[in-house]
Parts: sequence; structure tokens; C-alpha cells
Amino acid sequence: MAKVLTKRKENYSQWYNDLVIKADLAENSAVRGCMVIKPYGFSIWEKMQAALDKMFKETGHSNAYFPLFIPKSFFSREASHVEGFAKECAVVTHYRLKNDPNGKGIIVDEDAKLEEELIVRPTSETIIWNTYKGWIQSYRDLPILCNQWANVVRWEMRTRLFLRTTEFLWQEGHTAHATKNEALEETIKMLNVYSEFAEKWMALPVIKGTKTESERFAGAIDTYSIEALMQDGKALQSGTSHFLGQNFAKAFDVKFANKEGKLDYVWASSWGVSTRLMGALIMAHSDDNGLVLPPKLAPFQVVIVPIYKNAEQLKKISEAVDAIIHKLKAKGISVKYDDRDTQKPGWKFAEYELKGVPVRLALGARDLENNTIELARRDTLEKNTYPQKNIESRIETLLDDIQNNIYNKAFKFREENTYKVDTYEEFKEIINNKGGFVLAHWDGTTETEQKIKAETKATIRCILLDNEKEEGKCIYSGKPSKQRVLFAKAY
RNA sequence: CGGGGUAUAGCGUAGUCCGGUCAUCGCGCCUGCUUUGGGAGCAGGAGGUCCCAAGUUCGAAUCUUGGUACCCCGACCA
Repeated sequence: MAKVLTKRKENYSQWYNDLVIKADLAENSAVRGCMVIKPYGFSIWEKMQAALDKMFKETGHSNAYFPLFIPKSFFSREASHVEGFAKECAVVTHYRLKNDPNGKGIIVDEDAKLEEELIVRPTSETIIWNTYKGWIQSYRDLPILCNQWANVVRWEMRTRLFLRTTEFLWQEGHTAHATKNEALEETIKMLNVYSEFAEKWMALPVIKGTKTESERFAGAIDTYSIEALMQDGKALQSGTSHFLGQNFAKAFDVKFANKEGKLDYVWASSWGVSTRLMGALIMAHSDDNGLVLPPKLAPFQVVIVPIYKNAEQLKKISEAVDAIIHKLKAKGISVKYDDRDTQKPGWKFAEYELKGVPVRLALGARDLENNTIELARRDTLEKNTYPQKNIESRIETLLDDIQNNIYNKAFKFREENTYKVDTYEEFKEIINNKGGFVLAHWDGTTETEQKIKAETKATIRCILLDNEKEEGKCIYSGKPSKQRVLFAKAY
């Protein structure tokens, strides 16, 4: 028992840290706040990228790439944008090192000071809108639908693997439109792409909504987000889509001639998801034995472990396994055959459980005699022996079952941990003791929101999009409210 | 940036109060044999700038001073 995880009940955040390390997903690097994403973790991210990228392209977007560095002056163009990001920017001031004249190592060459400092992008609206100015003259140039896969840097005070790191990987879409309506439609369309990805691929139920003014993206008119509930009762913002209005067009003077020949500012959206989704994936489904991966995002969906006493036996087992692998691959199922003789079967079982491989097959001498194979599913930890014949069809069905089962489990958890409350006492009781989503009336003021946050640490995660209107009274101020909003403690 | 901690082998640790057979133990690693259907057993072995620097002392992982790094709590965190 070399690698045991802290139990979720004992210390949820320790459990998360243990899991990330022990499942070989990522580790802290020599650079404070920056992580190394290890091959196994990165291949999950690649699966996410591939699925999202396909969805972006199917909705008409193209990938492009913009610079890592942004001239400092660009940031001051949009007032609230700079205010939102100024405190967490990494700044490049010099472009050369030299040998220390005192003989100790190398130092920054003060003669190589930049005329204008460069900011390492925390997000790319400014450099992109500066670029779009050159691309747009007429309504015929619109819309522009670009996405970029990139790394960004935000100098956070406290970091956690995947959930908040100084450098992280993400995609950011930046679109330009001739009309307000079209930009708004785009914003909603991409929010829906995100929620579909979360639910269909990550098996993660999410709630769609708009952010309140205080939680809004710096520079946006409206921020939409998808919110997921983690197993410890905290919310994780898993993706955002912003309606930017004409804010950035005005800041970067991007005008176009419309059909009537009149000049107008361009309308914009931007939207993104990051490696934070890895954190959501881990925390939503995993258990005290390790990671639980949805089959659609698992680096390999099936692992096969041979159990043998000698080389001759292994050869026979491998022949039977090869036939099964062939049939699985024909069905598009990814499979890994682990016939290493450096690790023992029991070790491999524990290892692949820790890594969340959805289906494990084991085949030994006993099975050779009976033409059987042992099948274990990760989500329920059930284990059974079946005939080898048609095992590929059984697995094909099973993978769908697992995908659905973990979604349903997460959905049920969210349902059981979502509360409607009408008094502040009840609200505090749930937020402090149970956690989860709380639907409550709010008077719509930032002041009330801040007071609730200060007293309970709970914030308004979003104002639900598909929420029925309901008259009520704000739980804090008692003032009238038209609908409930979603509160939770958040990551 | 405030408050509190920690730094000993690849990882996790004991020892620090009270200076001297004190560098401990577990995991991991290497070799051999036996094993292999849930993280194997036995035997042997390798691995150390006790964070760095200066000081006190016959003698420092241990005491003093200064530095550095990291962790936790808070503040901050579209």
C-alpha cells in the first residue's frame, strides 16, 4: 500500500492535492505557483482540447495566434479592464542578461531596459482588439470569429494545482460583430457550447447564468458562466462567456461602415475555459480510491492486465489479449495492454484505479482454460467474469453506462445539495454547516451582496438563465426581489 | 502585505527544549532467491552540504545572529 490518499471526509483539500500528485496528473514546479502537467494529466487535457476545438469549428470559429507580450500602454485603454488585471500582471522590463562584473553568476543588464514595458498576457482582449482595428473597415469584414489556444499568466497570491495557478493553459475566443444582437447571440451560443461540453464530455452538470456586477469580467457589459458543484459543497466557475458591448472597440477605435454607409463601433464577445476544468473533473467524480474519469475523456478507456507465472504462459495470454484488443480498436475503444513484468498484477490494479481508467480487464491461466475474462468497472468498483466472446460489445455498452452513471451521480449530488431558503438564518445554517447551492432572494444591490459575502463567505455564483420569475423578499435586506439567485461558497 | 509555522537521503519523518555512539524509522531505489487472480516475502546493498552564511564552543542538526526558500491562516483572487 504505497500510495494511499487522504480520505475526502478527513480533509477534502488534502485529498485533492494527494490525488493530483498520486494519479500522476501534475506537480509543483521549481517556479512558485507554476505547475508541471505530467503526461497522463496532459493527455486528459488534450482530450478536452480536441472535443472543444471540434465544437468551436462546428460553430464557425477558426484558430489563430496572438503574441504572449502586450505593450503596457494597451492596458490603460479600457479603464475597468486595467483595474481588474493590474494587480496580477507579470511585467517584462529588460531583454538581456550579462555576466556579473563581481564574478557571481549573471545579472540583468541595465543597459537593456525596454522603452515600453511588456505585459505577459493575463488575457488577450487588448492585443486582439488592437489587431482587429486593422482587419475591419466594413460590415463585409464581419463577423470575425477567432479562437486561440494559449497560456496566460496571472500573478495570484495563493495557488492550487489546476484550480488556480500563476501560469495556466486555456482557450480564448474573441469575436467581432456588426450588431449588438449578433454579439449577444454569440455570447449565449458559446455559453451553450461550454455547458454541452461539460455535461456530455465531462459528465458534469452545470448551471448557466449571468454574473452580478461585482463578479463581472473587467471590461464586460455582461458575464455569463457555467457553475458546477464540487463534492465538498463548494462551487467552481467552470467557464465564462462575456458580452463586451462596444467597450473594446471604443478603447481601440475599431469602427466599421454599415450598410447605410454610417460608421459604428464593432460589437464584441470573448469566452474561455482553462486547465481549471481539470480541477472540476477531478473534484466532481473521484473517490477515496482515486480518480474516476468519464470514458469520453480517459486517455485510455480500457486497460488489460495479464496474470501469468512464466514467459510461456504470458505468450498464450498475450495471444488471447491481442484478439480482444483488435476487436476493441475496431469499435473505436482505446485500450492499453500492460504486460510489464516489472510490476505485479495487484500493483497494477491499484495503480489504474488511482488513475481512473474506466474499465479494467484481467486475463490469467484460469481464464485461458475457460475462455473467460475478468472485467472491473472503475465507477462502481464492481468486478465480474464474462466469456471472452463478444466482450467488446459488452464493453462498448458499458462505457456508455459509465459515462451516464457518473453524470447521474453528480446530478443527484447537486440536486440533494441545492436548497431553497427564505430566511437569512436558514441561509447561514446551510452555508456554514452543509455547503452546497442555495437559491435565495436578493435585492439586486452590490451592497447587500458584499455584506453577505463578508458575513458568510458565500457569493452570488450567478443569476440563473432559465429561472422562473418569483416575487419574494431579499433574505438580507427584506426588500422586494423578482427572482432567486444562486449562492455558494466558491473556489 | 499582516499573523503563525517549517527546512534532516528521491519522498515522508525522529532527534533540536537539555551541544558529546546521533544522524532514526517508513516508503521508494539496487542485487539475489522465492513469488505473481488486489499495492509480495526473505536476505543483502546504495544513497546525507542535517537550507545558506557568520558566530559561540574542545566539540553544533541541536545554541546565537543574519539571510533564503517553502507551507498554513487572513487580505487579494474576470
